[in-house]
Order: sequence, then structure tokens, then C-alpha cells
Amino acid sequence: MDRYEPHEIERRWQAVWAEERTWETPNPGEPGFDDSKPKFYVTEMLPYPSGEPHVGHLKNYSLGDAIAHLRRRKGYQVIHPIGYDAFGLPAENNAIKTGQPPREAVEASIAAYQEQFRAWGLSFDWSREVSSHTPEYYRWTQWIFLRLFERGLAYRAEAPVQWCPVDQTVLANEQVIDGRCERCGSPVEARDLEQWFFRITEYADRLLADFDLLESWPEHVVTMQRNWIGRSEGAEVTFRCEGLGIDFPVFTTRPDTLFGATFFVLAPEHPELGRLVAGTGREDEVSAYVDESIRETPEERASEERAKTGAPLGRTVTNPVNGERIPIFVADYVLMEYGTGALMAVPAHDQRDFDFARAFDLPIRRVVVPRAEAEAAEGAGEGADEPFVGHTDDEVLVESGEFTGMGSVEAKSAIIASLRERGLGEPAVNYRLRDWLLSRQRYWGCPIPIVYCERCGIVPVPDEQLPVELPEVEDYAPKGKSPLAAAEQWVEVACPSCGGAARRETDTMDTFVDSSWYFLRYLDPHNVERPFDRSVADHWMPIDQYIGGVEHAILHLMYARFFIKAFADMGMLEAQEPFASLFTQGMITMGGAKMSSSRGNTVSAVRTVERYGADTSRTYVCFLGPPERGGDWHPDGVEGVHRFLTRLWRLGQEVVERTGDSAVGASATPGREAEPWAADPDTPGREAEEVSGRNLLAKANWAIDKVTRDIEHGFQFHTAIAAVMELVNDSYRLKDALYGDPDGDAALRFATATAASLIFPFAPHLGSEVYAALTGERVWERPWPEADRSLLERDTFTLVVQVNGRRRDQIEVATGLSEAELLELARASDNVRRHLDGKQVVKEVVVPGKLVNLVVRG
RNA sequence: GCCCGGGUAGGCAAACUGGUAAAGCCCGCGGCCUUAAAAGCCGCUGCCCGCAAGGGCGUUGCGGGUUCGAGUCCCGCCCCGGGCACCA
Repeated sequence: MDRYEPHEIERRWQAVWAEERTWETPNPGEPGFDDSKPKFYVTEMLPYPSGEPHVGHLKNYSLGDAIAHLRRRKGYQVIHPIGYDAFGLPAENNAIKTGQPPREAVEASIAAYQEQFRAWGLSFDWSREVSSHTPEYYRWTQWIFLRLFERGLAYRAEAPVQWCPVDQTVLANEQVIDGRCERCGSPVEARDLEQWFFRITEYADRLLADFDLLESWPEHVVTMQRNWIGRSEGAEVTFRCEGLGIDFPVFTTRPDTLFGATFFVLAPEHPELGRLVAGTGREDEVSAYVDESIRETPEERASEERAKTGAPLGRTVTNPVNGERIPIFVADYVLMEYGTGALMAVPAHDQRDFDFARAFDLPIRRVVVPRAEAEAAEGAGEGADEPFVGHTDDEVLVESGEFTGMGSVEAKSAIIASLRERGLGEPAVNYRLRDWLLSRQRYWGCPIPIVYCERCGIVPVPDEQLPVELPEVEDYAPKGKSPLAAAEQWVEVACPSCGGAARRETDTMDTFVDSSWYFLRYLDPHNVERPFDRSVADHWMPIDQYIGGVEHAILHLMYARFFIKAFADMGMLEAQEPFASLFTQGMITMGGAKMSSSRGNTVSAVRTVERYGADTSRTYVCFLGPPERGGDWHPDGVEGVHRFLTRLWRLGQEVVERTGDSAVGASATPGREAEPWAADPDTPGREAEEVSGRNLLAKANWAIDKVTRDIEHGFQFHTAIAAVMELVNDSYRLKDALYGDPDGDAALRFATATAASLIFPFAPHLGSEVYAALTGERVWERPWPEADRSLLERDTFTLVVQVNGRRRDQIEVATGLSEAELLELARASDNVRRHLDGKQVVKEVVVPGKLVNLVVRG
């Protein structure tokens, strides 16, 4: 072989890894398990198999694989599994269009993914592979559902839901973006349906508190989840409609502004509207308003620019702090799904209430003012051109009865305490987070293991009858209810409880349910007793490094966190958090734009690998730029990386030829633990500086240090690869001068083997090939090299001499000189002297090991 | 509007705690090799003077500030990307 043939090399090493099952990792207690090694669980978000994998997948798995390889060679027992998130809408939509059953389409895609993942040389433990659409897997998804049901964490409720008229299904809040369906973009509609929910809100506080348990998550992802949970503290205060004797609790974060409440507002969906308006003579006006606002899309309703609308109900409620009767309105700026669907309006201190008050000519009463204003006896009472949404620390109450003069912060608790005594209010916490709606009126998902019996009601399917298998159907098109409803023999079932006639639940689960626990099934994929064994989970969990796209920052990651907490509460495992460290990769673009088939700017990972090989493709996606940021795909850039790998390959060939493949090993003092040059005091070049090759050894050790730090400190893969490029470039520059000299040959062999060793996490086939050519050893069985510190230390350094902060000279000087000596050397420089001429040195700055700065005047 | 990122050669980017700005890759230019081309190898690639050694100047979105010294810290803006947004 006289040129770099990536495909030949890659096929050969992949065959070794497959045959020897190199990347399989046993569980504790199984043969081959090594309990002397610390565990490391690394996994990437599992793919949704659709078509064939793209460059985004290539990047995702290349990053994870590099981490896995590094950790293995650092002495960890690494588990690195893979699976498929195979249920979901795209396969079903495809089925509706083409008639191809979703199972067939998905399994064809899975085959394509498997083929690619193998061709990419990823170090997955294939013995742990799972797919969420198989009965062996979803049996346990159903089992988990039943456990949550038993604990009251899964419940059925009628609720206004968001309905996508195109996909014909209910959507979770998280799947509605600006009032539109996340998938198809059509405006969503409101409907009332009986649906299944997971009570994630019960875990809201723990989801917030346990951010503290995380080792390394991107700050912005934590922030996004915090905002999504949207915890706010305040009070629940009861306003009573005396006329009808109905109590309206409202949530407020500003109990200190209660005396400024001048009206009261209900959401158009509020259930008490009808009773309230009855007999007031305003029925027509109100019902017209309600109809109109319910017809509007949530998007239209949410527009901030829009003027406030509403209608008076002709009734009043009593403000519990001062007994004042204030009018009730209905207005669409009040959301039924937040708080109690009702609010006290304080126009002087809330922008929205202010806008409404202006539109309806309602009184605006300031009750909180900055202390300075209060002392000047200004600001209180009516008026003001804009609301004062207090955000200074020093505000006081005015015109607030007994609380007048009190600071706003104390007033909050004082007012709550006073209300509490009278049973009219108490401290309260509210969340933006809603319970997780998991029902889908769709075919291609995990069946919900529930039966409806006329006599017994909601009956869970007993564990021994699991899985409830997804039946075959003819027609996948949704008709407002699940296609499963058409499978009559499947639907009609004997009640597990009374044996009478009953019907199965025909909705399926949101696919986020499947993907909220798959990383636990990886740990014990063939267990037929339970989803996973506790002792196995306690050994491997939590995941030490999770890698995926930032687009899952909220949904998937929070659902999985919720599941783990619920599991821990059920005693299924110890871990409270699934993902100790999270890395979110940025998207690869083309010409600065997202890749999409409609733009015609997609880059096929498959074709890139066919053309350049897996090593080039993998190294390139890691070299694109900081991986969290994403980068622009550039065909010429791929060429550049390919050139680099080719150079390394050729260097390996040439060094083997020119230095003889004799005893002068590159790695190879046999039986040694570490790279021999790294630890061996007899390393050539160490003792005598003039020996050629020392610089190259120093460079190689510098590269070891740099690559290790860059990978471990925040995924700086692009600079790590650049360091190996430098090492290879230096080897090329020096090699002709070094050949023939024993130390020179040894240095070249070491440098080349080191380059192969360091590039291995990114280009595993080439790394193995070159390393084996030089050493006869398998690089993945060698420990990750450690830099020899003594070779990193230089005995001279470049002293930069500045005059007034401008560089005037640089001198090579010995390390360890005193400040006085450095100054003397600096002043001796011709060019420096020229700049000092006729001037007075007023200050001398010496930074040891770095520079001297002479500050002059005149 | 609010909260995060980011703005550095022609392009992508690097620069740990303030200490020679621009490593590496691409593009471009030149040389070697070749009958020739491709590939490969070597070199150049902010501006000015110089054959050269060298010297001078400039420079990190804009404007200020702190410092002997600022891409890095502080204040005020502009632009790009992402997230949230009538959440009481």
C-alpha cells in the first residue's frame, strides 16, 4: 500500500473491533467486569431513525465517541450504548402518504443508521442496543406508566387542550410555538378532551432545587428550564362576590399593592362567568365577547401590541383588605391556565392592568412609591402617566390603611399575615409549568395500558398482561380519534377486574415518554423481570456525560429528570438526576443557513464518508470550530483535514521505512505502563540538549499536554486537533535532518506514534493503523499518554522588552534570572537603548518569565 | 421588551489568572519536483521603508474609562444569532 486508502484501513479495523467485541462492557458480576476501574457512562441523545443519518448525527456521535475513547484509555470502564427513538409522527405521516406501515419504514431506517454507525467506526456497545418501538421495550414503558398511575402521578382529566387541526392530535404545551404546531406550523385550536397527564408539577420544586446536584451543565440550559418552570412566590387572596356568595381566589406576587386594586378580571374561559353575568342584563355583551376571544388564536390573543379588550359583568367583588367593592370584567389578557384564571387589577403598578384601565377609564391609584417621593408627600393617589412597577429596594406604601408608611417588602408579609388571620389569604407559590399531557390520538406510539369498564371505570392492565401490543391496522389517517379505535377486536376486551365487556384506551403515549428512560434500559436491556435491575442502575448512574442538541434543552431533559426523581421515590434507583454533565452541541450550517432539503443545502454524511472515509469526516466535524457553537460546513475544509490525515499516514510509512522497524520502539518498551518516553529518564535527548530531536520530543510532549487539557476542559476538540497538526508539521520540517541519527530516529518514531495516539479519539482507524505500524501495538489498549513535564520546561525563554508598553525587542534568555539581571539585559538591547535615549525611566515593570516594560518620560 | 451567546486577517477560528494579538485550517501568491499537469514538498500571506538583516506604524464592532500594559476588566452604545414573552 503506497497511498492512504481510508476505506481499506477502516474496514480492516472495524472487523477487528466487531469480531473481538472490543467496545462491549459487562455489568457488575458478569464475566470480564473489572471492578478496579471507575465507571464512566457516556451517551448521546438517541436518534429518531428517519431516512439516513445526516452530518448533525455525525457530529453528535463523533463528539461522544472521542470522549468515550479518551476515558477508556484513561483507565475508566466506559459504557457507551446506542438505541433508537422509533415511535413518532414522521413515520406515521409517511404511512398515511405512502401506505407503508410505520414499522417497516422505521425498521428500514434503523438498518440504515446501524450500517452508518458501523461504517463510522463508532465504539458503541452493540449488545445493549434498544429500540423504543419493540414490544420488549415498550412493555416496560407501559409498566412505568402503571407505576406512575398507582402513585397518582399519572391521571386522567378533562382539560382544555391544544389541538392541531392538521396533525389531528393534541399537543403538549411544549409543542406549541407562538400558537402554532411545532411540527406542521398550523395554528392550534382549543378543545376540551379527557386526557392523560403526568403530574410533573408535583416535582417543580425539586426540579429547581436539584440543579445544585449537577456537575456540569451549560448555564443557559439551566436558565431556560428555570424560566420554563416559572416559579413565583406571592399570595393567594380571596375576593368575594357578595351578591352571589362566590369566592374568587387570585394569585398575586404583589400583595403589597392590594390597596391599589381598582377592578377585578376573569379569563374568558372562567367557569363562573355564566353565573356571574346571569340577571345583570349584560349577558349578550359578555357572551359575544367570550365567543369572540375563544375563536381567536392564542397567537392573536398574546400579541402585546394589541389594545386591551374586555367587557364589564355588572357585578362587584369585595377587596379583602379594605372592604371596597370593585367591578368585575372579563378580558382576554387573563389566562385561564395560569393561577386561578382570575386576577386583581392594580393599574398603578402593572403595565397590563394600566393599559386596561386606560381603555375602560377606570381609576388608577398609586399605593407604592419610592421612599423619597413619599417623604416629599408626592406621588400618591390618582394620576400618573405610566405604571410604577417597583424595582428599587426602597419603596413604601401610601394610602394603604394601617400599612401606610411600611416598606414594600415588609408590607408583603404583613398583609399576607393579616389576611391569613381572617381566612382571606395565605402565602402561595405558582408555577408556569403545567402537567405533562401525554395522550396522543395517534397510531404509532406506545399504547396506554388502560381499560375502560362500564362497571369498574378506569382499570389498569395487570402487569402480567403486558405488553399491550400495538395491533396492525389498515388505515393510519387520524380522524379526530386514534386510528386504534378502528381495530375493533383489539379495542374490545374483557375487564381485567370484573371480566365484563370493556374497551381499551385507544390513545398512545407522547414519544417523550419513551425517551425519558431509555438510558436506564441500556443498562439492563435483556431483563425480562423488570425495566432494569436496581443494583445495575446504581452502579452506572448517573450518566457522566450526556451529549445532544440544544433544541432539547427543555422538553426531553426535563421530562427525563422528572422520571428519574419519580423512580428514585419508588425505590427503583438511587440517582436523583440522570445527567451529571451535559454538553449541547451547535448545529452545522451550510453557507450560514440551517441545512434543509427545501433549501437544497444539505450535506450527506453518508456521501462524505464514502468519499473521504470515516476518519476524515469525523475529524472534520470536530475541527469545525468550538463544538457548542456549531459551524459552517465547508467542502474545502474537509479537504484540509483529509490532507492532514494523509500527511500523518505518509509520515508513519516513511518513518517506519527510514528508521527501520527494529528494536527502537516508538511506544514500545514492552510491558511498560505508560508511553515510554513520557516516564523514562533515559529518553534520548533528555540528558544532552545539543542532541538533535530534543525539540521534537518537547513538541510531542507539548501536544500530549495540550490535547489532554483541550478535550477535558470543555470539549475544545478543534484546538486539540490543531495541536496534533502542529506536531505533524514539525515532524515534517525536521525529519530530513533527523533521519539516521539514533536519537533523531527515536524522536521521530515517538513523535509520529504520539500523533497517532492523540488523533485516535477522532480518527480511530488511522490512529490504530499508524500506531500499529510503528509499535506493533493496539493503540486503544495503550494508556492515554502523559506529558513528561521535564520536557515541557524550557531552559530559556523569549523575554519581551517593551518601552512604554510597545514591543521594542525580544531576547532569548535563560530561565531563573533575577529581576535585576533581566532589566540589565533589557537595557542592553540596541533597539531599546535607542528608545530610551534622552528620556528618563520612571518605572520598571518585570513580569518573570515573560517581559520587561520600561516606562519613560521626556 | 427581558435573559443568554457572539462580533478578531479575504473566510472559519486561537489567545489559561490582563503580559509578543492572530496557533491551526481554508482561500490566494511564489518556489521546488514534473516534458507538462495533478498530487506532494517548502515558503509568503495587516500596512509602509529596505536587496537583506532590520526598522517603523496600525490593528480585535463603535465611543469612553481603569492600568506600566486591555481582545480580556468597568461604563455607554451598535449589529448578528438563540431563548422567553399579556405568567398576575
